[in-house]
Amino acid sequence: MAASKLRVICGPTAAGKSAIAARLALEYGATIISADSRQIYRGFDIGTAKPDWSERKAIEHVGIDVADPTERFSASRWATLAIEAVEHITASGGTPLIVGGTGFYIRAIFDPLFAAPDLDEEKRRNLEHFLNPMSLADLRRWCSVIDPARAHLGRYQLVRAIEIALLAGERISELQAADSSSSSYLPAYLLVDPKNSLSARIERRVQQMLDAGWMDEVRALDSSVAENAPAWKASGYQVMREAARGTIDLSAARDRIIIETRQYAKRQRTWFRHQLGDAPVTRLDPDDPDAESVAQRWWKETS
RNA sequence: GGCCAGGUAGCUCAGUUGGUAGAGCAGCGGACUGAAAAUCCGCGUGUCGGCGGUUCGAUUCCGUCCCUGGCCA
Repeated sequence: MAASKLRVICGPTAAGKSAIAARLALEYGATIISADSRQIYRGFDIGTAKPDWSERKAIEHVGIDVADPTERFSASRWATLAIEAVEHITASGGTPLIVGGTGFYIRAIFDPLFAAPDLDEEKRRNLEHFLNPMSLADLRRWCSVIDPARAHLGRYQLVRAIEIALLAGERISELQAADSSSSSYLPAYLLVDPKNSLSARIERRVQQMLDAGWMDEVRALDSSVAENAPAWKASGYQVMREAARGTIDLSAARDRIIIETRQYAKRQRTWFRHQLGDAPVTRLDPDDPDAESVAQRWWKETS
C-alpha cells in the first residue's frame, strides 16, 4: 500500500502557525490535529495558546484537552491518538491537518518509535527510586557502560536507557536499529518561521496572555492541580505560579517568561533545522508579502 | 561647589601585590526514538570611562577631565 501524504504545519512557538492553519482549514474544510505537548492538558489554556471557543466552534480541533494535568503523556500515546484521528477524519471524507510545535511528537507519526519492551512495574519503580537521586555524572557513567550510544544524552534519556537495558536486557540503541516498522504516511511540511520578528512576536504574545487573564487562570490551577503535575512544565507556568503566590512581581515574571519562551523557540528551530529528514519542506515567513500564496501553493501541491 | 563610592563582556559584578582579564545571567551553536514547552552538551577580545604622566611594560600606580549614585553645603 502506498503511503499517503499528510499535511503538517510546524515551526517555533508564536510564529503564526495557528493563524495560517485556521485560514486553510476554514477554506478547505480541514480538521486540525494539534501537535502540541502542552495543549493536551485540560485547564492549561491561556499560557499554552489554545484556540478559543469561537475558533474551536468554527474549526474542528483534535488533540486538545485529552489529558489530566497530572498525567505523564508520551510521544507514542500522541502518535497513536493522531493516527486514529487521521484515519477517522479521512474515512468520513474530511481532511486532516497537523499543526504544532512539538517536533518529537510529529516525528513519531512518520518514523514510528520502536515497540517498547514491557517492563515490570514494580522493578521499574524500585530502579527509579535508586536512579533518580543519582547525580548526572553518575548516571552518565552507568549509561556509558550499559548503553554507550546513549550516554551523551540528558537525564531522562539516561534513566530510560538504563531501565530498558537492566529490566528488559536490551539496548535502546539496538532496538532502534533493529526496528523495521514504517509509517503509512509521508509528511508534507509547511515550516512557518518569521526570520526577523519571532522575538517581538513572543514578547507581544506573552503580554496578550497576561491581558487575557493568565494570572487568574494560574491562581485557580494552583489551588486545584498538584504542584509537581507534568502540565506545570509548560513555559511560563511555574514563573506565573510564583507571581500568583506573590514570590516575584509581575513585571519580573513577564520578563522571565519572555526569556523562557525565546529559549524554547530556539530549541525548536534547532529541531526543525535538523530533524525533519528527507521529507519535502516548504518554508513560509509570515512577514513576507507572498506568505498567503506560499501557503496556498503548498496546500494545492499536496494531494 | 566640597567629600565619599563607583565607571571592566549586552546586563549584574569579580579580579589583576604592574606582565592587556573571568563568573553568573542573556545570547549563539548542537544533541534528541514513550517526561520533548522536557532533559542535556558546547561556545567568553572586551578602546578594563577619556587624556596625560611614571615605567621596559598601565586595566592596575599618579595627575587631570567626563559620567553615575550617595552624603554635606
